[in-house]
Amino acid sequence: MANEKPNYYQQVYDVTRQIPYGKVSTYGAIANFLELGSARMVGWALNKSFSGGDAAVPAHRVVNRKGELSGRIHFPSPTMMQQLLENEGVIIENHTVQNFNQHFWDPTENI
DNA sequence: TCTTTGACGTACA
DNA sequence: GTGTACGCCAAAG
Repeated sequence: MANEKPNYYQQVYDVTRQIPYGKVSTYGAIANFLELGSARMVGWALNKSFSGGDAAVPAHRVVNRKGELSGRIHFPSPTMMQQLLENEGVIIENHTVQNFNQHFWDPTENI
């Protein structure tokens, strides 16, 4: 049988994939947009995306409410997330996104 | 089957 | 302004 995956996982992947280059989003914003009710679900879904690898999900563009790269520890290399963001023009300092408000991308604005 | 943890966020003291 | 506690829902042990 085909893998019956929860829809919300796919939705999280889709929303995360829609994040434009040089932009970042937050777990709370995505959770609120998908009405998951919990930002943790977004993190769980993204965590699975690494193993699942169903789609190239730019999880490095998703940060917490504080703009901190809380998920960097789940990456192959903790510095990889920062390197990717800096490569996109996002300033990272102390594992935190500078000018976060400027780089913040809201899914509701895209939809 | 039950318990604990988990890429967060908000509320209250 | 800072620190602690709780809530959300799901998955792995």
